[in-house]
Amino acid sequence: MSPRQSNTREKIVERARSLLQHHGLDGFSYRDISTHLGIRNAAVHYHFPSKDDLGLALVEDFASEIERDIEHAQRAGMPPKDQLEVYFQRSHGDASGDHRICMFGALATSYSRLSDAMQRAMVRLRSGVHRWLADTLEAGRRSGTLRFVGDPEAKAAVIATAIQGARQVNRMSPDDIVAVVIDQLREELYVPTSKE
Amino acid sequence: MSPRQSNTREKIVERARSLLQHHGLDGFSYRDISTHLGIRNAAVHYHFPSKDDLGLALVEDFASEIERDIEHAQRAGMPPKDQLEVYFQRSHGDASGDHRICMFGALATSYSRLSDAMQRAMVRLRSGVHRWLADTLEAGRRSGTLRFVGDPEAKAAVIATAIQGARQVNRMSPDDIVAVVIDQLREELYVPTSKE
DNA sequence: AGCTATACTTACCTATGAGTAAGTAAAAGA
DNA sequence: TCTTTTACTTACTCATAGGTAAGTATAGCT
Repeated sequence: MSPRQSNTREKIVERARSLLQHHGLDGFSYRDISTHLGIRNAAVHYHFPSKDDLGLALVEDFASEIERDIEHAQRAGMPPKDQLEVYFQRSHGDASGDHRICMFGALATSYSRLSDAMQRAMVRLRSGVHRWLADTLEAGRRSGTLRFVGDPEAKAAVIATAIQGARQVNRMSPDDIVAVVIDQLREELYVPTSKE
Repeated sequence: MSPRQSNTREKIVERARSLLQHHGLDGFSYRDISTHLGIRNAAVHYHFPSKDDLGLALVEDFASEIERDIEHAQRAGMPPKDQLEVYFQRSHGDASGDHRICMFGALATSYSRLSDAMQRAMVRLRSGVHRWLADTLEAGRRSGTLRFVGDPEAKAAVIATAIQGARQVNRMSPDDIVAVVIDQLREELYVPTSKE
C-alpha cells in the first residue's frame, strides 16, 4: 500500500536469518521468504538481487549486532565474568528457545562456495568474537574472577567452538546439550566466591 | 567392464561422504557423484534410489566405522588416555588434512528435514559416541590418568562439541583451530607424569 | 501539474535437481 | 544352452531454484 513506510527489507532479513539458522543457506529459497511475507518472489530480488547479496547482508547484519553488543559491554565497564554471562545466556537463549544454530555452524558447509566478500565477512566476524573472548578471559584471570590453564586464545577457542557445536547437536538430543555445556564451562571457569 | 567386480557402490559412498563432509547434504547432487566416477546419473539412483537412501547409507556407514573402532579399542583393553588420543588424532587428521567437517556438523542444518530413519540413526550415533566418551573420561579419572571437575557426561559434551565446532570453523581461520582446541583439551585433561 | 524514484507485481526464462522407465550387455545359475 | 539377475545406460519427466524484463501504483520533489 504505502511503499515508503513498509519495512519489507527488514522483514526479509529477519525471515531469511531465521531460515538460515534453521536450514542453512542451501536449505531455503526466495520462495520460503516471499510466501511467508505475503509478497512476490521478485520483491525479494528487488531488495537483494542475488542470493549472495542476501547472504552478505545477513552476515553483516549479524556482525554489526554482535559488534555493537561487545562495544556496549566494554564501554559500560562490565566485569569480565558478567560479559561472559551475557555471551552464555544469549547463546543458550537462541539455541534452546528457537532451536537456532550458530551462524558459523549454519554457514560452515556452504563456506567454500561463498563469495569472497562473504568469506571475508565471516573470517572478520569470527576473529573479532575470538579476540573479545580471549581478552575477556585474560582480564578475568588477572583480576581473579576466572580461572583456567594455558593460553587465553586457546581457551577462547575451546569455549567458542564448544558452544557452537552444542548449538548444532542440540536438536539431535533429548536433553539440552547447550545448557549442559555452558554449565560445565561455568564450573570450570568461575572462581568460587570466598565462602563456599 | 565386468559388473560383478566393480565396486561402484563403495565408490559412490566414498565420494558422497566426502561431498557431504565438505558441502553438506544440500550442497551436492547426484551429478557431482556420477561425473566424478565417470558413470551416469541413473547408475547412482540404481544403488541409492532416493537421496534419503544415500544419506542413510552414509550415516550408517560412518556409524559402523565408529562403533567398530570403539569396540576394538575397548576389547584391546586400551587405557582411557590412549583411547582419547585415538579420538583426538582421528579428528585432527580428518579436519586438517582433508578439511572435512564432522558428520554431525555437516548434517545439522538439514536435520529437521531428514527422514525419521536418518534422524534416529544420527541420535543413536551421537548418544553412542557420547556414552563412550563419558565412560572413558570417568575410567581415566578413577585410574588417575585424567583429571577434570564435574560430571563425566558434561565434560564429554564439552569435548565432543568443541571438536565438532572446531572442525567447522577451521576453514574460516588462518590457523589450525582444531589443533589449538585439542591441545588445550589435552593440557586441561592430562595429569602430568610423576616427574615434571 | 508533471516528473522521477521507490517499491513493488506479473510474466517470464533457463538451469539444475531428484527421480523414473525402458533398454542392454555381461555374468551366474539351472 | 537358455534364463535370470546384476549393473548399468539412454532418454526422458517434473518440480523448483535463482534470476530477469517490463509494467504499475504511490510518494516525494520541482
